[in-house]
Amino acid sequence: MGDLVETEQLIKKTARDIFFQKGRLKATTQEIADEAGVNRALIHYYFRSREQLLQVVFEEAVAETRQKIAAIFESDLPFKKKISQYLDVFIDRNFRYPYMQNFIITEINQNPDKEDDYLNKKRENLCRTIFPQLNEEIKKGNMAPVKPEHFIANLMSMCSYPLVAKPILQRMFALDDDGYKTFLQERKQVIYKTLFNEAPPKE
Amino acid sequence: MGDLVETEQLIKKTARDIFFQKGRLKATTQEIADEAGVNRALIHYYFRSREQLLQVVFEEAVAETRQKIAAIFESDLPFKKKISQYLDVFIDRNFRYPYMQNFIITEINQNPDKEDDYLNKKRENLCRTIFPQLNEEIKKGNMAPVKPEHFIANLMSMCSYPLVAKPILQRMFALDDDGYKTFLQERKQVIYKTLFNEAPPKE
DNA sequence: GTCTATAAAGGGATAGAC
DNA sequence: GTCTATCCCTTTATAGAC
Repeated sequence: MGDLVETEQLIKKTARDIFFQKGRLKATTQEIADEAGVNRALIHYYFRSREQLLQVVFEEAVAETRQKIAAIFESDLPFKKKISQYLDVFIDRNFRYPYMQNFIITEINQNPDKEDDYLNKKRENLCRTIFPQLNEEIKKGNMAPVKPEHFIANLMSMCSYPLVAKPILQRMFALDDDGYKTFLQERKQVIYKTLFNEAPPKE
Repeated sequence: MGDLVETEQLIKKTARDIFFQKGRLKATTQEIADEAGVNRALIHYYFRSREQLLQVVFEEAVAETRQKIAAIFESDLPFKKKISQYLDVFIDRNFRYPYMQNFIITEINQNPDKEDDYLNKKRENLCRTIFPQLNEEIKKGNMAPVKPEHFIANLMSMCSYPLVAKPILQRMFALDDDGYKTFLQERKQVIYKTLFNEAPPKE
């Protein structure tokens, strides 16, 4: 509208909210335009296609988190402390964008080829950083032996699944929305304890 | 075609393969008809809508597994043995229907209201069966204390996430399809060990 | 930059002939 | 029971006026 140069930003912000906060993963360009209070054609004017809008919005939302996580694992904190901080970042991010994980899973399932576009090779690099640290920790006798792949799979599973399967677990445990929030917050401690079989460090 | 009364079954079988084995979760009625070698209109003749075809196929595929799992937890085996058997059933099922979990997650995300239709209250009952057994096991000192909800969440997470996030993990760990199969099979032992902090029982 | 109008494609569902 | 033809709705994308 009258906001001059801000229309592009407005569309991005609106899309981000719709997809990652409200979880309306099938939202149409019309829906986005309506909620932003702009004309549908403007979305194509600025972003060419729905596809590319998603791409941009996703990249931007993911960039900061990725930065933080890389910093954690490249620091010289003790390994377990790193995991503890990773859990903080993860839990934190998912209160701002509760449907990010759903978005990722849904997208890669509907078109596995697109994994490239959304999650480019950064993850591999992260593995190269973490695996040696993990093996070192095992060698020092600080944790039970486990293949790095399985440790990472366990970590990511226990973080992400309760988000993508929220409707299932929420009903199974008969929790209302607030109850489920509490449940998710408790998970930081639980995951740490499950991975290392000991209570997490006090802050 | 000439197969007389078998057309309905043929359509169901084809749909089941497309969705749960091949993972083509967005398959259209046309696609299903083509692959079954029948006319598209027949799908509507037998099942009224794409929606209802899915419903039927899913229910049938899920029924047997649900039966088995209920039987396990209603038996009088030791609790840990039950979990061990649950893991067997789960892993086994997911080699027959590798995309079942993806289907569930994708469906409930695109329409959370439909959880009712697909996964009716049976799960709640299962919780009522398992929770007391779990608390008993903790009381007996056979495992570390944990809220039942988190134990179940951990179990389901570590089973399901590696399936729904296959493209992510596969690339992250640089595994080919066979490598990933092996990885999934290893998980039975890993999950048991992670949950109980001890090696699973020999068969 | 922003709007209206319209093209173009995809896919679910039904009517009616055979 | 099976097929063809058709309807109808949704949604993306663009052309062109303002």
